[in-house]
Amino acid sequence: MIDVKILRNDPARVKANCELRGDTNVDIDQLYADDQAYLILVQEVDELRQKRNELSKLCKEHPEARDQVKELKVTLASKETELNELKAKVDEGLAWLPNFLAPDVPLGKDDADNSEFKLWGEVPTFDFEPRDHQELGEVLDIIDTKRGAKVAQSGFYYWKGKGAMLAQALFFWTQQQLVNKDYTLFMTPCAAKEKTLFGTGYLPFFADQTYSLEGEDLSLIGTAEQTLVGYHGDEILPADELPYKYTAFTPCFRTEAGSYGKASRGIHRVHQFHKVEQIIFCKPEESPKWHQHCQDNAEELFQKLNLPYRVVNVCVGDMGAPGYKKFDVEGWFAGFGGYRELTSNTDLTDFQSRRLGIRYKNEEGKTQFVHTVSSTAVTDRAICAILENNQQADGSVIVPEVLQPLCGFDKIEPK
RNA sequence: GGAGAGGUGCCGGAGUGGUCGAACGGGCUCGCCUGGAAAGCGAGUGUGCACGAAAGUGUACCAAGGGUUCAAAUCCCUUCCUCUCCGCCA
Repeated sequence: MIDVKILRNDPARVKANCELRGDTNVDIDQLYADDQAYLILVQEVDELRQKRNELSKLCKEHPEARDQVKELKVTLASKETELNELKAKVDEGLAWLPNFLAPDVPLGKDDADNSEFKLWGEVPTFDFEPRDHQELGEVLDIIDTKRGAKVAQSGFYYWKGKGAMLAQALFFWTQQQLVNKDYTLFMTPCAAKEKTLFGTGYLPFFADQTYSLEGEDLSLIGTAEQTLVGYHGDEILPADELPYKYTAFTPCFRTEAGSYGKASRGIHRVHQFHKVEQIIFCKPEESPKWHQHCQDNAEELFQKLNLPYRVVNVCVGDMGAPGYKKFDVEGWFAGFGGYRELTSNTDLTDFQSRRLGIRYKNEEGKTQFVHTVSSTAVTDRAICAILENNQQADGSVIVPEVLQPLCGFDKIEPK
């Protein structure tokens, strides 16, 4: 959510931002007008209330004033109703406004327009036709999508045997790495209520992506970002403790409505995946720094795993409404023969904190919204990249060195 | 799932119809005191919104929503949540 005062003082700026985003369904002129009407009505209502309160105090000594108050209350009631309706309308509009954009966000409409600005590692070469992770998963008997579909639904899958071991090792290792960098590790609920999803910006923008539980005010989380950021909702954080650096490993549930046929081979796009997330709560002026910090962490992980990658500055059209600035790390997938998204790292500025009421007291003692940064550390996709890049002619896969001690093996062989 | 208790400010905890945004205590901030600190003393200390250059004024908020009343933290109804005990259980 953006500050309504920006809309009041500079509606043109809000309008320009929405046009740039191109994905808003809010009529800014109407919203501005509604808000102006709201301001007038607030004053009117406040004055009526004042009058009512004053008269009411007289009633003890002058019972005849009671009739006047009763009369006043009728007018007041209808104005209050009008006020509430207007407020709800304005709030609805505000809820749909996207965040502002960093000045260096590239223009463009989809991921093809993201701008690459960093390349790391050497793309592996093979003297055989490399297989993709789907095929390797079958050959090695470590990914079972068939039974995932039988037991749950198409889009769910099992990690099995050494694959499951490798996955657990990767996730645990990643958490260790972050804890060593002073992150606080969490295990969070895997469900959250609407308020939390709204507050983190997943509602209303990604409503069709969430699994909600029937008959409950609960949805399965799409990411630990929801539960980790929501953790501090309605709190005033002690300034001298910032930044808070949090991490958690959770499953992530997404309906992926409307994405069928979109690069769907293998387990690249699924209903349930697993992720280690980094979340930062910081002072507003420091969010660029912590955004970069999260970026460095993610890249360091891939370097240690020896996964070639590139980093792109995500363009306007490929960035969600809550984002201010976003970098994606795209890893090399030898079987796929190209770079595919591994992680996303977003500076959300005060978009979430304003919705959730997460503040701190600044140097002048003024309460102010913190900034949040939300950044993937690793997901299952990293395992897929490992499989594709580390494969041998016989189909076996070499486990990255850093994970070998945790796995207890250095190679996964065909069964 | 069964039985009971309760939800008030940063925390503890009063308050059962007007003088309550809220006693009292703790904490915290500032000042005095001190060589320094502790103790002690004094003052201050909620949030949103509107108006205002500011000081400030008004308004709303005592879990949420509704009702009674001229007037509600206080009475009534509904919902939610938390805690304790019992049962079941990873």
